[in-house]
Amino acid sequence: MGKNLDFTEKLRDVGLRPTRQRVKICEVLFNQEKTFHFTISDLVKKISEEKKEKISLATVYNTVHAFKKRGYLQEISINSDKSYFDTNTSAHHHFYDEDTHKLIDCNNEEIDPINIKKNITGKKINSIEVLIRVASDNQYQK
Amino acid sequence: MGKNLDFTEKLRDVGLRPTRQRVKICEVLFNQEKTFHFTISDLVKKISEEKKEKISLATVYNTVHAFKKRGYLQEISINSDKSYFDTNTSAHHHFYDEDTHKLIDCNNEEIDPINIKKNITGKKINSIEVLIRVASDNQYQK
DNA sequence: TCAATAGTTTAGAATAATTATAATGTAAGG
DNA sequence: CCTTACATTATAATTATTCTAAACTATTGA
Repeated sequence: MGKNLDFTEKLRDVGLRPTRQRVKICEVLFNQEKTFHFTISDLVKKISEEKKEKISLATVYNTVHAFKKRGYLQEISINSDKSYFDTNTSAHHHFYDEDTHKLIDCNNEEIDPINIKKNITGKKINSIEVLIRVASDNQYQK
Repeated sequence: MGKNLDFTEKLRDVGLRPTRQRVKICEVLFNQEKTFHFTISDLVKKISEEKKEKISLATVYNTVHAFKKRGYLQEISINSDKSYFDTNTSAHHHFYDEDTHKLIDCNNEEIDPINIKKNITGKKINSIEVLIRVASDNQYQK
């Protein structure tokens, strides 16, 4: 999904009815200057702030999963209590700040290519995710 | 924690009272031919099968977290509904089979070294985890 | 334009993993 | 042994997520 687009048409193009809720979620997710990371609760808060509207939790979950399924969102693995999503769907990796619980992109030019020599017979690789956990290096803090 | 050891002494050495439950959990986790991956419910089942005993869920959680904190278990990030743990605490990575929901080790010699050029000021790297998601490459299956 | 219908939204219930609680039990040290 | 600090336990609480079934709405074709 590109920036500043007619989400009504875009949604129809990918087989989703352009409901009021989905259009608003698109605006919040894809009409931004930069890509960003969010949890479902972040998104609910953003919708309420930017759109002064409450969309039911179930719809937010449904819509986020529909967008993920179609490749417009990426889910990021952080064994945590909640799921993180990324509006940047290009191949890249992440730093996870264990102090602030925030994600930071690690673009491909910032990491050497990942080359896996092993392969699992009968299986194809769906994705390769690198997660770099960081924390304050101040020994007196924590 | 090594194999075939006196877990009573080992536990005491790391500041944990060698209770009956902890010793049994050690035996199930560390008295094995090979390292392995497990979820909490896998472990509960294993204890009941191998030890014919029921240890309360809370104790299993507490003990697993105590061992993780002390570096005898590693937690693996798979954005999933449950947490996976690994008795192999050396630096290595994982394949995750999305069909069977099982983990497969990817040892360091099976992957080129991960070299991160970017660094986050004021933060030190705690860990680098690579997760390779695989699934059947049979287009007719799924 | 409008009615039929297939897909959506919703509140609230259900589920499931994990953590908290508070009472009971037990290892360690004198 | 007795005390006490630490552990275990059953159960309740919490939290993220999914399910359900009723109400709603976009689409389509008459």
